[in-house]
Amino acid sequence: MDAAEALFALNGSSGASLRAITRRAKVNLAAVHYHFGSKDRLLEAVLARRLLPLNAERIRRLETYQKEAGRKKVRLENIIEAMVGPALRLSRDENKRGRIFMRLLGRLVLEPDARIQNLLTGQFETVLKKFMPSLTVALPHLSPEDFFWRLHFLVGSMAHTMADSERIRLISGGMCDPDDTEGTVQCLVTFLCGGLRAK
Amino acid sequence: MDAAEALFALNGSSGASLRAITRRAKVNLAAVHYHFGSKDRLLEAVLARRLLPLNAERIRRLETYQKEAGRKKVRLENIIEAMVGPALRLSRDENKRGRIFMRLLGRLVLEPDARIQNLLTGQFETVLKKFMPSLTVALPHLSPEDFFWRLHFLVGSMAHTMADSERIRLISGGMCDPDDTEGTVQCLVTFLCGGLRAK
DNA sequence: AATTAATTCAAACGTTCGTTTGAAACATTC
DNA sequence: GAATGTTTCAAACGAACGTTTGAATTAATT
Repeated sequence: MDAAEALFALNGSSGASLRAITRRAKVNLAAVHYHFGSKDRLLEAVLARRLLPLNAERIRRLETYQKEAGRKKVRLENIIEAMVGPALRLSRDENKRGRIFMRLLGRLVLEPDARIQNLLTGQFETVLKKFMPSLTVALPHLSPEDFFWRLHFLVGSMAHTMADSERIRLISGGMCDPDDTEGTVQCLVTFLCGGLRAK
Repeated sequence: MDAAEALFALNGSSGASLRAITRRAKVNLAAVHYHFGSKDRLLEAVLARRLLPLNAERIRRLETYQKEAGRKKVRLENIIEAMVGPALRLSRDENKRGRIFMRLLGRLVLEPDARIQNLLTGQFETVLKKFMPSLTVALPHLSPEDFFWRLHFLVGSMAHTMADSERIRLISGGMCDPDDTEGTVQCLVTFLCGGLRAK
């Protein structure tokens, strides 16, 4: 699964061949079909392995902030941190695994395959449902329409930051360091809260 | 090229076969190699066809705003509109061509192929060079590091909004209409300016 | 009208693809 | 330790891939 994750991320789901994956994993070609059934199901397994814990962590973190706040409204900064923090930390974990996974995720968002789309949308909606109440309270000035649009923009910034960690280094002329995870989280949360609060 | 654009966008550069492309275009399989030389060069041609005019339009628009402002600083809203407006309008043009192209662009951002990366980064840097002076004047409170990070987040929101126009409809339960181009531009510019100005 | 150049076409090239197969190797159970 | 169940392996399957070829067709030039 590590090999599959890496090659799917690098070359896309159609660009990565089972032969390349099994060669990298040092296992037999037929092993994929024995353990997973098909190439598609291997991809699904790779996704589920990281996506389920990630979203659980997001929700756990939000609930912590909600408990802290008691009856008062949760600070927008905290809500957003619960949303993007775990994902960004995963995308920058010590062994490059998380980074690779996020790149894969970024690719799959635009994949037309219905199975994948349902998996991704379903996962996101689960998270969103938990975040909605706190978010609407924190952003009372937004119409429902604007609310969803800004959420959409948020997802874009977040996904782009997680999926592509080296471009920023290039564009900034080495000034920005994507490996400074907490700095990046801070910077992203500030930007997103500013955008969400804008009138 | 229309057929290639559509199938590259839908299935990725490795997922779209020349056989499928030529079948859709109702031309012979060998025509691609006769006119373009290879599959890669076809992709490059598809990109250049829309990217060059798009970036020219961005710069033209910025220069208009700069002339309007005279010696005064250009409003941030105008700078951002010049950056994202032309792209978003292309991504929502009457015939679905632009939408398709943007989806392709979204896919290629994460493609590892060096030729493609250089093409995209080069194009973006050309645009950025023109925008930098006005942007730094409009955002004097940002350190160079923060400046580039926020630019990075901006690109993410923009790319996501252009590449994936139907997800927002789904997530918002039909409340948001991605076909309302000018409304979307307005909404995106407000969000981005809020994020860029945040302290 | 004859000649030359440009384009289209069907067929084939050698690779690589996802998947299947059946025997070999290993692990577990009685 | 024989029997059973599980996992690995090399080999092959047909299909689809990007690319090449050379003849047929069309267009342009003389």
